Amino acid sequence: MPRAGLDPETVVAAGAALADETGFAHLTMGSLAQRLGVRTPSLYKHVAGLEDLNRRIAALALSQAADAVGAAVQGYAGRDALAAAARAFRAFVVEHPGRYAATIGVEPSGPDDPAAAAGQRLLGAFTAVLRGYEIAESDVDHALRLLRSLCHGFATLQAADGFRWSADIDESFEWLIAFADRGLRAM
Amino acid sequence: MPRAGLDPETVVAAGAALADETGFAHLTMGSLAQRLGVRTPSLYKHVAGLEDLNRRIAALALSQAADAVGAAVQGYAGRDALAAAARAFRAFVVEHPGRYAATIGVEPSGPDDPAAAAGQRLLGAFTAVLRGYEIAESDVDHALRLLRSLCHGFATLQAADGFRWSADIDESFEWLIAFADRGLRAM
DNA sequence: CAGATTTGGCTAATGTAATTAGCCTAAAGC
DNA sequence: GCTTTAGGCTAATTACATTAGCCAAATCTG
Repeated sequence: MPRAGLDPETVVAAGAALADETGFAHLTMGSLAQRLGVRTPSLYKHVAGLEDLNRRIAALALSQAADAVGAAVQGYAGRDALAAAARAFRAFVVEHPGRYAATIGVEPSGPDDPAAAAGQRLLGAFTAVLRGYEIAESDVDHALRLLRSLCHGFATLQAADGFRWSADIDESFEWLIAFADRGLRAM
Repeated sequence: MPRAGLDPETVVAAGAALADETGFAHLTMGSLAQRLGVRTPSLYKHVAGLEDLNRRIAALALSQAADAVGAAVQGYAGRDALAAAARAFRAFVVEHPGRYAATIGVEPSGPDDPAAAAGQRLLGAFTAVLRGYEIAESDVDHALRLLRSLCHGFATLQAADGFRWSADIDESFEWLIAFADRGLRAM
């Protein structure tokens, strides 16, 4: 039997891709093994189990989201940075709904959890956006939570098809960006 | 063997309670049957299966959330109404994390889906809040989506323990309410 | 290069949970 | 009381996750 040449990175990447295609809820060890041309138990040589796989996919997603937001923000400040960050984040979630879903509900296992570190990086990208606004030191945490809630809420509701009524979604999102910008400016 | 006297409402209510206590992910047909003092297959006389149970729990949660928000808003307008609605919504999610989690990811099966109707009622409660602000007709949908994203995002992030860093969460939430009020007022 | 070791596949077996089939009796209606 | 229906039950099937233990391919070492 020839080796398939798998390693944890390959397995996690394939799992993330499969989750994006078929939905996070439908990601099983069996379906992932099949996609990789391997029998189910073989996956356990690379990940500790389904929960470990989920955690790793979440870490990958957060890391990629942080990269996307960080890159989008480069060279911008103030409203432009905010808009770029928000759009990049939403685009990421819309393009990778499965892996983003994996990030909901993961609680970091320990202080050295890669998912937690990736989450911090994502947070850092948003913190950079806030530097373009005149926000009191004591308000930065609140503003960060606000931005995160806003982006997360909109993205997940859209991903879950939670917006079913009239008006155009893209327009709503631009409206949301304008709203946040106005609010942050008027501190 | 004496009858247990179950009906769909009892089963769904017990399921919602169990989800709140042990987490939505741990809700199984088996654990629910045990709590009701009945064997697993008996539940199928009242609900069509796990997916149907989830959908019904989601409908219950949305309906209760709509009641809570609607009641909280009574007699208030403007900022007071906004604060009351937001606090009531968050309180509901914090007190009933399991059943609220059931609402994430349910897609309405048809036009007569009770979950969709309950969702509309919840939306209506927030729409009432917006009437206290001077918002152009064309912006109401956008503002509604904003409020929903904000509340949903904050509540789910908190429920998932997504806020792990410094500053006080209640304070952040009040800050968020003030932010939204300011933004809506300045239309 | 031969032999030893580690690595990454595999089959087989176990445990848990959802679901279906089919039985059997308590409750409700006549 | 007799019939019907509704709501329990046991038993069986299926789908997954997971573990145990085998075996060959890579890799390392002398």
